[in-house]
Amino acid sequence: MDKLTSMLVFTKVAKAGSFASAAKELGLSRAMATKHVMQLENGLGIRLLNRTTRNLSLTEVGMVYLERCLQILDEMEEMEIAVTRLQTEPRGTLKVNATPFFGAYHLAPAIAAYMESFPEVNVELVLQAGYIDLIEEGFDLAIHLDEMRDSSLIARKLGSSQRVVCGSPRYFEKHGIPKTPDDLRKHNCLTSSSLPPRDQWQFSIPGGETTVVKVTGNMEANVADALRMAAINGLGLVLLPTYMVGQDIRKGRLTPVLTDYVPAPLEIHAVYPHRKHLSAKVRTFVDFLSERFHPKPYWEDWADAQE
Amino acid sequence: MDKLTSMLVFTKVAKAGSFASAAKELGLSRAMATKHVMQLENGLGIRLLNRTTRNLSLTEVGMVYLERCLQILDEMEEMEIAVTRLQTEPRGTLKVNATPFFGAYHLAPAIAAYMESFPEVNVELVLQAGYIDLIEEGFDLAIHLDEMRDSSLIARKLGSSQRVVCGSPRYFEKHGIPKTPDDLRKHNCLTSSSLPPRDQWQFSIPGGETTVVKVTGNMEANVADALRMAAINGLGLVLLPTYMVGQDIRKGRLTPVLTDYVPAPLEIHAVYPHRKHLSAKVRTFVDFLSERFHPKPYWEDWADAQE
DNA sequence: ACGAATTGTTTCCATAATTAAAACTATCGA
DNA sequence: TCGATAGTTTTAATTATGGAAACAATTCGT
Repeated sequence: MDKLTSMLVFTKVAKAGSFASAAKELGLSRAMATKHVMQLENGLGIRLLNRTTRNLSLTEVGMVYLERCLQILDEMEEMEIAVTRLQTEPRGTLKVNATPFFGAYHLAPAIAAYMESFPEVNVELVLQAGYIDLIEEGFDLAIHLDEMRDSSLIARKLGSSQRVVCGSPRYFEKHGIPKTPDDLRKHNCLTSSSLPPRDQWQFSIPGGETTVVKVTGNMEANVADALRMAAINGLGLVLLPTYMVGQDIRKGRLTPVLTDYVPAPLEIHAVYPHRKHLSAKVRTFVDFLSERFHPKPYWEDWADAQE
Repeated sequence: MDKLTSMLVFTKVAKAGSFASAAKELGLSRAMATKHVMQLENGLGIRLLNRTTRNLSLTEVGMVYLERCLQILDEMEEMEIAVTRLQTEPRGTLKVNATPFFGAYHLAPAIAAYMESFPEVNVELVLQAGYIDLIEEGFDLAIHLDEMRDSSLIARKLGSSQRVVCGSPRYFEKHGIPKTPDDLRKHNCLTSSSLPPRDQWQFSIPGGETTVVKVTGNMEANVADALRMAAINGLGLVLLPTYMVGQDIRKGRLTPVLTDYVPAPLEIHAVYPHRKHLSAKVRTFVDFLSERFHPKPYWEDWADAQE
């Protein structure tokens, strides 16, 4: 028997001055009202109410108990309201993890926009490339690029980013433009030691066939942003996702090539610890990001600049 | 499922950082620890703990909830301790009802003595002869003389008081001393309109037979104390309990007669609203009175004065 | 004054909830 | 890779719950 319910019944009986009316008010039988109060009394080993069939009065202990009961029940209600509001209205602190590049160039602006709509949410953005235990570190959310690391977590696809081969206009002036994936073998291809494709670049041609080209080059880096900078400065070709090079392409710092050969796109996922009872701050933020990156993210809008 | 128990389980899990150790600490199975926390979460519709098989951390809501839980559980414990102490240690206010005479001359001195042993008890003494609804008026205790009024109440015999026929020495000088109950017919017998025997005075003789004498007199009063005063002043004979006339007999103001013929004694009862969970203040007070009035109450100690 | 109605309690019983053990799944350490 | 450990789910037996009916005591209306 739930003690808090019993306490509620007791307070109602005390206030109503009758078991019957309290029972009716609470929608239960007189029998249960009796049993609830009796349960409290037996638990304490103390009589709370003096009662005959017709009269009812609080004992001295009952008065003390009643007062404290009311206070505790009030606090329970207040607590549950406070906690529920924290859940149903977007507020509190949203702790987000992402890679440094995506976080700085895409998440930060998105967060700024999001917070205009939800000013009661604070954001703590932790940009770090390696593995992070979301649960242990207390993250609400992580943005994962391509790889799905933790199977116990829930992932929701936010969008995708094509990968493109590109180089600076100056590089192409010097070394020419590759027309087929095979041509890449004769070029200086800068590779990333952290991102998956590394030196095995894979393309699908419109028909559906897949080619893999083993590329070589004179620079390798664990941070893709460094390759991008090298490419912009004319060192060689890179295979990078559009979220990294979209802006460079639009500005003309890099030019995409082999646009008829499509590498597998990079998927962008929001990852969070649980699905049940998702908090409003997480839900609204993920919805917001999904809308912002779906279906065609802004970082692939360079067509106008090219035409 | 008791919500307070669930709250306790939740706080233990949060503190221990593990369901298993919290369960062991509380002496229940891991399964139940899970269910208790789940019950809270489902009730709120909010996740309180992020957990994998290996890691456990509070959600933001969980932190708020934990803090409030601890506070509420503390208050519950404090309340129960306070209330239990009020019950097990004699303290608080003892509201007592009795007749004016018995209250003033016997209860008041007894209360004074009682309170030396139990200084934390306050006493509210209401002296009133008529019927009082103990429960409605919030009395802890009443002292009833002879008649048992309310069958729903609990009575405990505290002692008894013999009834004696007596008059002032001056009266007996004038009118002589009755030797048998029958002699009373020739005496001026003062009768009480409230006390049961009224004008039908009943006696048992040592052998066991019972006589009833219908007496007459020139004064009747609803307050027995008035008869006593009249008798002391030589008006006539009274049949009164020893608790009223004991002192007068000892001091020689009244002389008992017909001492071989014994009227039915008056029984003195403590009457209280319930038997279950009797509070310490009531229990100790009734015990105290019982000891004071049992087996032979001090008001019948006039033998020494007579010899 | 007397029957009808109301109240608190008790009994009874079908239904629902609680509990721990065992099975299951996931993770971590050796 | 295997074994150990932790959280969850399932299962099955016990226990608790809550209402209907019966009861005892009391009050109210006529």
